[in-house]
Amino acid sequence: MGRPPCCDKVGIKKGPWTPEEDIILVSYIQEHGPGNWRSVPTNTGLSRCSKSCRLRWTNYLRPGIKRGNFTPHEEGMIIHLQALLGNKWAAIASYLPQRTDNDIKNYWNTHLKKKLKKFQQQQTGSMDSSSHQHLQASSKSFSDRISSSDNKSSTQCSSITTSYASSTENISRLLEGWMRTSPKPSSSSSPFIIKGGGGPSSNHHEIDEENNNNNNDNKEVLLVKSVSMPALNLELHHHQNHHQDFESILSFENLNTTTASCWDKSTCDSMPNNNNHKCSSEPAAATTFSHHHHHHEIEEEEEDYEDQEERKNSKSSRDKNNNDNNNPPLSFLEKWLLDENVGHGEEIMELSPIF
DNA sequence: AAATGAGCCAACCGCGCACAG
DNA sequence: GCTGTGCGCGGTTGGCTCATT
Repeated sequence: MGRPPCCDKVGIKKGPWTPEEDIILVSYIQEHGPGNWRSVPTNTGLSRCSKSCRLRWTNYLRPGIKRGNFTPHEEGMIIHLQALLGNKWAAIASYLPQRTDNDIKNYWNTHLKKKLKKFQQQQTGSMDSSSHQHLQASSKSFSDRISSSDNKSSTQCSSITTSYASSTENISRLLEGWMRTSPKPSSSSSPFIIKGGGGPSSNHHEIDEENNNNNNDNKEVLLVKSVSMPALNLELHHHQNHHQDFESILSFENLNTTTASCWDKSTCDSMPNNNNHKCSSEPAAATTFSHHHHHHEIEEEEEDYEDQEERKNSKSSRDKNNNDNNNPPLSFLEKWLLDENVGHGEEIMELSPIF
């Protein structure tokens, strides 16, 4: 009652996001924190529906998102968790803090489902493939193989240290790509002034690809000046500065108290080990969780999904469990995580080598 | 070089739940 | 208690890229 409709569907822009839109959104969230998505399009002037803004933020722009190849550990976890939880991508994503549910879902649908199927076909001839237990067994076996192959490859790949692909980098890459590929700055209506840059490109693949291969110093100066967003007034001089500047944009220190509290709520809710008790306003906290806590949550999730009724009460039980310091008994998944992925939690949070 | 198909992924759609009024 | 809205989630799709013919 009294609330305006979510989006009027009139004049709502669809399709890929442009770097301008990304920057507007990021700068807005930097100022106000995520959440209250309803007001985001209005306050930013973005011709996007609130849902689209939220999705863009959670799936692409929010800090802590790792993009690119999935590590064998991640694969193994996804396979296990999928077998355990089913297509509960959000739940699965909660164990892979740097991955979004959308990413995991896509990866499952495009890679793992096929791999698993193939593996199952190889493994079983007569067994009933529809059996859930068999599926679990196959998944376990399959991820075992992945894990062991990772053990081999991890040493091999250990030198290939993957950088922490935060959204900061995503955006700076975006901008960089934009600068390099775009023909001209857009019209004066654009809140940005781009020197030596080009037009917007929404092709993130291309940008990422380009920038991954691009170590040349970009001498061009990107002056991003926000008209509607006074907080965003950046002068990006070159590659490295992009990162620094965006780090600064996105840094939690830059969030005011209100923002930080919003962040805590919204980000922590959407963040993996989302645990209000553990959530801190520091980014490091978002990417650090204790083994104990991790185990706790896994156990908890298992319980939740074994008992269908628990779903509705999962939130309250989560809170309850989070306050409970008793160690739960090791579950199947938990054991796997402990036994086969020693330091798994840390590894997830750290920068896993891309295989 | 052009055509075609497959793979991939960002984004959209629709549903359900929680909550405010 | 009812209704409408915000938000989160899972399924699906549009469109781009790349490989193959």
